[in-house]
Formats: sequence, C-alpha cells, structure tokens
Amino acid sequence: MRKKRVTLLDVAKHAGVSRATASLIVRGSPSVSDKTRRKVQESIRELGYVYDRVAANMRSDKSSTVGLIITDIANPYFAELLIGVHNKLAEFDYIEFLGTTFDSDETQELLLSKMLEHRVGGIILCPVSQTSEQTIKRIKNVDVPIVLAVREIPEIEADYVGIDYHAGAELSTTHLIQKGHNKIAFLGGASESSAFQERKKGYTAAMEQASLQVDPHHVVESPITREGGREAVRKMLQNEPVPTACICWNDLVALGVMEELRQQGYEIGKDMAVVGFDNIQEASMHQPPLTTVASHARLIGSQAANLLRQRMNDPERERQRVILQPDLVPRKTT
Amino acid sequence: MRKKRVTLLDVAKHAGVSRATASLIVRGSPSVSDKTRRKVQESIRELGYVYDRVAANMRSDKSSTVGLIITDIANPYFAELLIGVHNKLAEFDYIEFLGTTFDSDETQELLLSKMLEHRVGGIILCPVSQTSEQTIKRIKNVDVPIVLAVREIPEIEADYVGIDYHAGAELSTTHLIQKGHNKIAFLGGASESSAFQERKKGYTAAMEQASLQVDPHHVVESPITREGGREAVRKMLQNEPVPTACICWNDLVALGVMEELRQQGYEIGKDMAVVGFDNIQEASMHQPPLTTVASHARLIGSQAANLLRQRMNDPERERQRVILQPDLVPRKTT
DNA sequence: CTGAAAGCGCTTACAG
DNA sequence: CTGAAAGCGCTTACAG
Repeated sequence: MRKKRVTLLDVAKHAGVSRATASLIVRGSPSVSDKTRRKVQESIRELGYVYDRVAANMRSDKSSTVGLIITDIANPYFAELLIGVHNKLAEFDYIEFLGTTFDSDETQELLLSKMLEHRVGGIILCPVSQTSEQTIKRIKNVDVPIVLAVREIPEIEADYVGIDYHAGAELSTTHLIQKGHNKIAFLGGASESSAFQERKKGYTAAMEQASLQVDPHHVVESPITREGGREAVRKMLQNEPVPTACICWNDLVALGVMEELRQQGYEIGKDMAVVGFDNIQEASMHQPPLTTVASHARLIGSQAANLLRQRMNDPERERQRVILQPDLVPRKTT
Repeated sequence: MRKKRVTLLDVAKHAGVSRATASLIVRGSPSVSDKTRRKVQESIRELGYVYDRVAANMRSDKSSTVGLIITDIANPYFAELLIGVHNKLAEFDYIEFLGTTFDSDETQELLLSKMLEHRVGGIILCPVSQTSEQTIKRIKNVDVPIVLAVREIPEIEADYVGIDYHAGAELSTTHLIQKGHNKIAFLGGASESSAFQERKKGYTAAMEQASLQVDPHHVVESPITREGGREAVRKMLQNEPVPTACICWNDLVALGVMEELRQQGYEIGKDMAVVGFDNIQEASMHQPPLTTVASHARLIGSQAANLLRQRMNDPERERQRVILQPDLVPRKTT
C-alpha cells in the first residue's frame, strides 16, 4: 500500500536535470532558468514529490519548528496565548510542537527533552510555578534559544515577555479602595512564584498608599483553578474581620470565589466586591460581568514568537524583557 | 556560542563501547548488560547528549509526530477538540503539529503540504466546509493515514469520527415542539456541507413527525460566528410569520442570535426560544443559560487520536466510522 | 557485545 | 547549469 517515497533524485532524473539543480529549484533559488524550473516543477507534480524538509533541515543544520510549552490548554488564558503564538509563527512559516505541563516540573523536563529530541529551533516556555534546581540547570544548558513567557525564572537569563504583575495588582487594589473598600483580600496563587511576590507587592503598595493595613489572614494561597478559588474564599471567611472585597489570582479563581460566595448567601458586587485577572471571555459572560484586569494573553503569545524568531536569527543580540502593562476592565462585580 | 552537537558516537567513545551498543541502549533494548547500560547512561549525562529522534526516524522510516488541522483555535469547540487530541497523543508519546485553516481550502492544502514535508506519521483533519476537487485528489494521494474529524468528505474513504448531526437536530427540534412551538427556524451554516444537510434532515424529520410545515424562509444560512448569528436572525425577522423558536448552528451562532434578539427587544426564553449546539463553556455561563446539544468535542478529539494510532499500526485494518450520539442539555432559553 | 559498511533524503562545496 | 563525493546523526544487517 505505502509506496516508496519519491526522492529529489527521482525528480531530477525524470526532468532530465542534475540533483543539484533540482535542489536549487525546490529551495526557490533564482539562479535557474525559467525553462528548467518549469520542467522540474512539472516533474514534481507528475511524480507527486513531497519535499523532505526534515532531511533538508538535518543536513543544513536548520530548523523550521518551535516548541511551545504551556500549563494547560483547557485554561482559556493559555488557549489565548497559544493563539497568539500560533498565528505569529504561521506568519514566519514556522510550525510548533505543543506541550502541556499541568504545572508539573517533571512533565516540564520531559517535554523539554522531547522538544529537543525533535530538533526544535527554539522553545517558548511558560515555566511551571516551581521549577526545580535540576530543571533550571537543564534549561541553562539547552543549546537552542528559549524565551520565557508569563513567568520569569530569576536564575535564567533569557528573553522574557510577561505582564507587569505589580502594576496589575496595584491597579485593582486602588480601584477597590476608590470604591470605598478598606478590607481587601488577596486570593489564590502560590507564594513561591515570582508572579505572586510581584502581585503581593503591588497590592501592598496600593494599601499603604491609602494608609491601610494588610491583614495576613486576608492573603490566602490556593491552586489556580475554579476549585482553588472556592477553597480560598472558604478560608478567608473563617477569620474576623471579613473583607468586603477580594482581588483574585485570575478570572478562573474569581469564578470559583463567586460560586462559593453565592452559595454562602453573598450577593456579588453588593455584599462583596470581586476582581479577577486576565480578562478571559467568561469574565464578560458571567452574571454579573466580572471586573478584571486585562493581561493581554494573545499579545504575550505573539510577542514571545517575535522575540524567539529574532533570537534565532541573532543569538548574540541583547537580551530582551518585554513587560506589558495591564489594563483595568471595570464591570459589575465592584 | 552554539556548541557542536554531541553525537551517539561521542557517547560510545566516551563510554568505551561501540556505536551499535550505544544505539541499542538509547532505544531501550534489553539485550545489553546492566553494567554497560549504566556506563553509557553516565556518559550521556556527562556529555549532555540529546537523542536525535529526527535522524533516527528518518533512518528507520518511522515517525513520532502527527499533524492536527482544525479550523480555528479561538473557536472553543475546536479548542476542546484539540485538548482531546493532545492529551491522548501525549499518552502515546506522540507529539503534534497544529495547523489552523480558518475554513480556507487554500490554507488547508498548504497545511497538508507543510505537515507532510515535516514527515508526520499521520494526520487528523477537520476539513474546511468546502474542500475543492483539487484538495480532495491531494488527500487521496497522501501516503500517510488520515482520519477525518467533525466533517466527513464523501469522496474520501478514511476513518472518521464525528457526531450524529441528524440526531442532534432532531433532538433539539423535538424538544422545542414538546415545549409547544410550531414555527421553528433553523439558523446558520452553509448548505453545501454534509453537516448542514444532515442537520436539516433531522430538523425536517422532527417537524414532519409532528405534522408541521417547514417554511423555507425559516431556514437561513450564515457564517458560523457570533456575527453570522446576528445576520441570520435579522433575515429571519424580515418575513411573516415570525417563528417563536430557533435552533442554531452552534452555540457561537446562538450567542449572536440572542444578542441581536435582545437588541430588538425580545426576551429570550419567553418571546423567543433559542437552542444552540456544542455545549461550549460559554453556553452555561450566558444569562440566561443556553439550552443546547452537547457534541462532545473533547471526546471526538481523543477518539480521532485513537483511530489514527490504530491506523498507523495497521494500515490494512477495516475502515472505522465512529458516530457519537449528541445529548440534549436543557437550560433556560427554551 | 564489536566493527565496518551502507543508507535514510537531503545540502554543500567544488571542479568543470 | 552538471556530476561526483562527502556528510548531517542515526539504524540496519552482518560477520565475528
């Protein structure tokens, strides 16, 4: 059933030219006469020749593939980021391998290996929240360009594109303060990550700016999921005084927070203000629509693809850090 | 900066064994003594050797990659399908290339070429709504296994996994009839596609079953987007008698339909019943929650991956057609 | 287990 | 433009 692969040499013979010439033509070289070009292209069509880019890349030590490692496609934030990366890479005629870590360091390391074994020309990595020492060493030794997205790893000097978490948390906290709140909780996330620390600083800065105290009980860590949000808010409600507003790690967490609050009899936007982070589609569809901070996931994706391409073209260029500014999207939950 | 690649021969020399032995070890062959195995693995670590799966695949005419061609990742239906495919392929230790056609036949053909040039071992294709004669010929001649998902191409005898559109449309139409509606519109989609024809038949069958007439004005084609939904319902409202219910091509279209209806002063679920298709996340988040038909996108993805793997293992096996049954998800819009 | 050779499908480099 | 040779990093097949 499976026929033998038609090779460039077959094409050359069929067209009556040399293999070298055929090779020039498939690579689109201009230094071939139109007449031979047409002849060869005709043979390609007749024989059903398929260019073997893998063999070509291997010989010439090039790559037309890129690895993209994210946490989870089912998370709309990463789905958006994927869209940004994918569309940009398509422009460059690159094709990407997709890997999902589910926030496991072990999986992350496996995926890195897998990508490298497949000879990717570069990697866009959204690191897991707790990248191990071992993986960090591994990443440092990888000999293709890596750009970090969303989460930075301090030990690794790579191009990075992310959001200004400090500004984001400050933005939402200040927004709540202006609405008259003074007991504001900070829900979700893992304190080990740099993103957590930055956000916490932004939150604290805004509180201090308004001469407000941060109650340690009002800072609750949790997994970054809907269920995590429910957990976090349950913990928050166990201590007095109960806050009147919460800023959540992201929209997913905020959705969980609101579910739980509603079950406990709270009316969102009235008894309790809630603000999310990311501005995923569900945020605007929710009833009431969720006030949130837009973190421009798609743009981060396309910027990461841009950085990676530039780095692949010029490994010696200066390291880039692109920090996008978040935007407040006020809706009905505050 | 970029070091020379460490090769298997380097590893063999370093460990003091032959290249053949080293090759056996990286492939996990059991016919090597534990002692040499450990020695070689130690050398691999020390030298930072990365197995070149691409070279290996080329030599042994294997492939560890698969191409997945969908319409658009931003469409939640396809995002779900992607998740299903991705997670299943990860189980098999395959890695996928992602391509998005945006429903363009030309892009679809380009992507097929790109995938083949990258030596994929198989392709999961969600065909565009109007695949040209030329592309069909192309697909027939592809010499790797293809499984079609979501949309079938009658001319192509390939494995297929999809949903029973006839049953789906019948389900929602009957549901509306039971709710007392007798003027039911059918909104969205392109009549050229087989999915359209099947759904239309299901819709018609349900109407006839209840001795109801199908008014040709009540069948309105449109692009499969939110905006398409708005267009379709505007057209629908131009003719008398105005229906009291509509079944929509999918949830995205239904969302547009409801937006437009609301603008025109209709109260959804009261003045006009609306039912969607797919059961994307937004369907349950919408206010009021959308009655829809679950089309099991994620399951379709994982089934497609299963079929492809089996086909790759046995090219001669009998052709499979997996037709999943949809489920009605009654909510508040009907 | 070893060693040497050939080959997967290309590109490179070079003499003509 | 041609032609012959070498090489990318592996696996295969075979004699020992």
